Amino acid sequence: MKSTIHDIARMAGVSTTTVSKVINNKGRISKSTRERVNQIIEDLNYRPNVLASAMKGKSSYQIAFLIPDIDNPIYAKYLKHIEERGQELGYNVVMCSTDNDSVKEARHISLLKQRRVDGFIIASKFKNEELLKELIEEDFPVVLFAHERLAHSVDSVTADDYMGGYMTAKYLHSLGHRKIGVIGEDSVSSNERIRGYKFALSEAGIPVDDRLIVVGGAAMEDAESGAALLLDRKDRPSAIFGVNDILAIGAMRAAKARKLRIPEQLSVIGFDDTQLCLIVSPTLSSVTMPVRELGKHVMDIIIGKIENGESVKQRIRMLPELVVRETTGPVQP
Amino acid sequence: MKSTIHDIARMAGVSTTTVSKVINNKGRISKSTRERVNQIIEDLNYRPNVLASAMKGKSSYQIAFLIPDIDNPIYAKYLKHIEERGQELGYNVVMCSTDNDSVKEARHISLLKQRRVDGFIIASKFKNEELLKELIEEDFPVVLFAHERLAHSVDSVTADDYMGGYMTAKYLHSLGHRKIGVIGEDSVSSNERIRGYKFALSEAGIPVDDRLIVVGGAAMEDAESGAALLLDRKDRPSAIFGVNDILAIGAMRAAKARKLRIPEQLSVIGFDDTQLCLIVSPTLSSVTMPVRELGKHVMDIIIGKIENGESVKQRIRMLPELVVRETTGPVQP
DNA sequence: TCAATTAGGGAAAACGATTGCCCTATGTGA
DNA sequence: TCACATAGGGCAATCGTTTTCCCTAATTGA
Repeated sequence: MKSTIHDIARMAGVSTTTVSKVINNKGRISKSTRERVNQIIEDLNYRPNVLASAMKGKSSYQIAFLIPDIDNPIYAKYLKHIEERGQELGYNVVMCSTDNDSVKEARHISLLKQRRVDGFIIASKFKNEELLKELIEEDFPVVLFAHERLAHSVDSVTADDYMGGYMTAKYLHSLGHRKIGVIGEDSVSSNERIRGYKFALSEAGIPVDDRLIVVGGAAMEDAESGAALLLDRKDRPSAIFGVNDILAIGAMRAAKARKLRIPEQLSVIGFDDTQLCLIVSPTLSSVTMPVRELGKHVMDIIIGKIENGESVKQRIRMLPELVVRETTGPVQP
Repeated sequence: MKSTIHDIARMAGVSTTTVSKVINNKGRISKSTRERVNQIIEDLNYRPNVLASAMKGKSSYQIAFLIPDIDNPIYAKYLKHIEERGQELGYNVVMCSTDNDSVKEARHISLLKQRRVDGFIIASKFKNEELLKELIEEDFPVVLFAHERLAHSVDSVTADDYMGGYMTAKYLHSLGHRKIGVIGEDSVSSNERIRGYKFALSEAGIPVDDRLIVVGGAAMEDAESGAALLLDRKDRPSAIFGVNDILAIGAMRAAKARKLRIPEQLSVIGFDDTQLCLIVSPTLSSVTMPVRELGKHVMDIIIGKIENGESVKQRIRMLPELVVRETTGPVQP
């Protein structure tokens, strides 16, 4: 049977008040009492009941992490690092899939609030703007992860998607590519990456051709059919930028189905640098984000809000880096 | 501000007892009172505070899912389906990585118990036998997922690994392969799969050659070096069975590095049927498990134990199925 | 008509911790 | 020696539910 604060108090011959004070380092307790109590706590391996203390308004040491879909391994990677940092700081992470469904988002958030989670980390593709606004207004600890909402005053931790898109396009341009297709999806990150891509092109004096940009679903198959459109055109692009690895791999499949050699006839580059990059062949060039650091930051920020009520908002944007592998090469005449 | 049971009681002109009875369908309440209370509950969108009711011994509607390492996408897949079923039944899933570290396992379990999670789902590769025994002895709801412990009287839900290994080897044998290498890892599932493989061989009258079986780490690189050992031998195997997809893909890489054509010169088959199979090329043959059903079962069992105290132990083993793709073919003379 | 049921509902004690306030020694300075 | 400060610690209320009794009025049966 789990022991309670009463057991400790009884054994130490003090009141529960005293035990509580020892545990929380509050009030005035003599050294000898403190040591005696601590000794007993240790002997009995006592830990305060989190439910009870959460009820008294203390934190529940639980943070919810909302993700749209764990099928994309980048979310598993996020989860891994966020959970890791949580563990270090004594917090548990409750993962919830929202399936890109704004009704589910609402249901989850309501349930989780009722469960007194201390805060929310919301990953990209969150749909329910209204809900987000509510959370922010009632000053509930929320941090966006891997996306930003410029219209809201809310903390966020992301890789610089715009910069990533810019770097990617610039890199492909430096290899001589002039017609660069894009496979995107419907998300803020995707849009940012594409915006960066456009800027790089116009900076290089290349007019942006919207017909080269295909925005569709998030599945590999969507990308495959999207890329097919691009590749079947007479003036097909010499390179394709997938706004994430899965989409890029979809494009690779479309290319392979057409017997196009990668990278000789078509360069392909992804984004996120998931383990998938090393698994496809040729290995996929991509853009890597410092996921571990991002995870650490987001946890530190949200815990700062929870424990110290820090209210200064911040947007952390870490720079991504290009990882050149085998799918990208100079354009062939 | 969240409303409490007192608010409801006040507004309905009844006591909190009555409200509680309405909510939990207990005691005798007149129809009119019941309806009035329910109406107010609905109007205020009231939900009982889970912490408070969990403190009174009711369930916390939280189940912990312990996994060794989310880097293998099969765990993400498990998580996805378990969480999905949990959602349907009103339970949240707390995911915890144990990193294959038995100290972490112990720390997590202690923390989670203190948090009053209702039960544990423990995924394969759990190390701390002692801890497991304790949990079982104190009758804490535990179900093993994707592995069994024959020595303990504990529920489990798994795919039939033995059968999977058997089917795999038999299939390769039917393609004419006689020297079939294995890349395994240190886990119960792996051992079972290998046992099935051995049985298939001996059934076919082929002596088991232990030098063909390499057991190493769980990373792709481990498999790559393991496979290298097999492939650099004069009498190299004509097929390699990776006990999971990652290991199989490691073997593919080793083969590619040696310019061996797959499947002409070497057949490769994996296990788990993760999305990786479709991403490598040639696409990887594998063994698929009904993950969705497994996830549903494990949740239903553990919730049955939690809510109804069901104590009959069961071991559910669902049959896996072969998925033939491009990496396996008849042996070439 | 009267005792025994029953229907409907309430009071109050938990669950395990936290905390504002209070109390009693002892120490301190003048 | 006396008034007062301080150190050390306890009482009891509280968080939001659940649950065990208990009570009252109405109904029932004979």
